[in-house]
Amino acid sequence: MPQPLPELTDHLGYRIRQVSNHVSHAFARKLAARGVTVAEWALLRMLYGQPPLPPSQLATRMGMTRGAITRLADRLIGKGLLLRAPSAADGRAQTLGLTESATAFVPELAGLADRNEAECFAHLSPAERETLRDLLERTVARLGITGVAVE
Amino acid sequence: MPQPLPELTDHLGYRIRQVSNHVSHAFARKLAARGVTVAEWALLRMLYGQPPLPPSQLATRMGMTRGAITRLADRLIGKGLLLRAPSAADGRAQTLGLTESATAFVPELAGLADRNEAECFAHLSPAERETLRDLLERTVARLGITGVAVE
DNA sequence: TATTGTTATACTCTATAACTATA
DNA sequence: TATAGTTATAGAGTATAACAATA
Repeated sequence: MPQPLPELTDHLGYRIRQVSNHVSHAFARKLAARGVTVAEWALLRMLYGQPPLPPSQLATRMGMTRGAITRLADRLIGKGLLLRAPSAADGRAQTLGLTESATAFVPELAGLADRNEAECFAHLSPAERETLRDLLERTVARLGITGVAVE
Repeated sequence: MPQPLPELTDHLGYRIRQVSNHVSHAFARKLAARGVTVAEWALLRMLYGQPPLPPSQLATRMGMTRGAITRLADRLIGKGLLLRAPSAADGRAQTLGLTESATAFVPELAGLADRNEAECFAHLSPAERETLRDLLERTVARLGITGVAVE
């Protein structure tokens, strides 16, 4: 007969994934109603209030490959939310910047993020939310996590 | 000029996703060295020490569609880790069960899960890990989260 | 020669829906 | 007619690598 094993639910990694998936999917559904994916939101948010950035920098900051940024940018350009322009300084480089309509759109999407956050963590007290934040941020720092975590 | 917005990092949902993605990817890399994906691991673990189950039940327990279970099962059968057999009771139904080699393999994979857990959360004290577990499990319960969270 | 951006390919997951066989 | 399982299609993400243009 097989040896007994620890349950999946014994692992913090499993519990974190359960919560993360639920929160992300709830947010993805809200964004989808506005025709946007989570990755698209992350890129739009990153460019909000910023000068246009080259794909290579966006790839680094978001923890994605340049190829993935190109495809993401293509979709957002198709939606009229992003502009691609050649760099003046470097003939190889391009820059990606928000359109006017995207600049007006991002705060609306930010409101969806706030609402999702409130809905998902309303059952925790302010002190508990701060405890959770502290534990997570220390983990982010200790594991050297960078990037926007889009999946 | 654009209005200021809350930072992405202000949201617990964002921090949880950062940690979850890191932990899951670290685990996925360990599993990949054994030729297995996280979804495949979850299905193997679910069937370990259990009688064979029909795809419909696995879909419900894992929070996946039946179509996804079929494709997952096809891959695992191809790897010699799963057996598909017609149900004796219902002519429409199939059952999926582990092969002998899978039964020997799952504890090895469980060891990878334990090691990943230890590596990712070693910086937290036992009391802190229990606090984190408690906050996460209350969130799972409150949000009505079910399923294995494979993505 | 190295870097930037784009493109191509393959893979894993998602979701919806069509389809076959059986209850 | 409803259910079980399979299959097909399209979408969104991953990764690697090839490629053209420029530094």
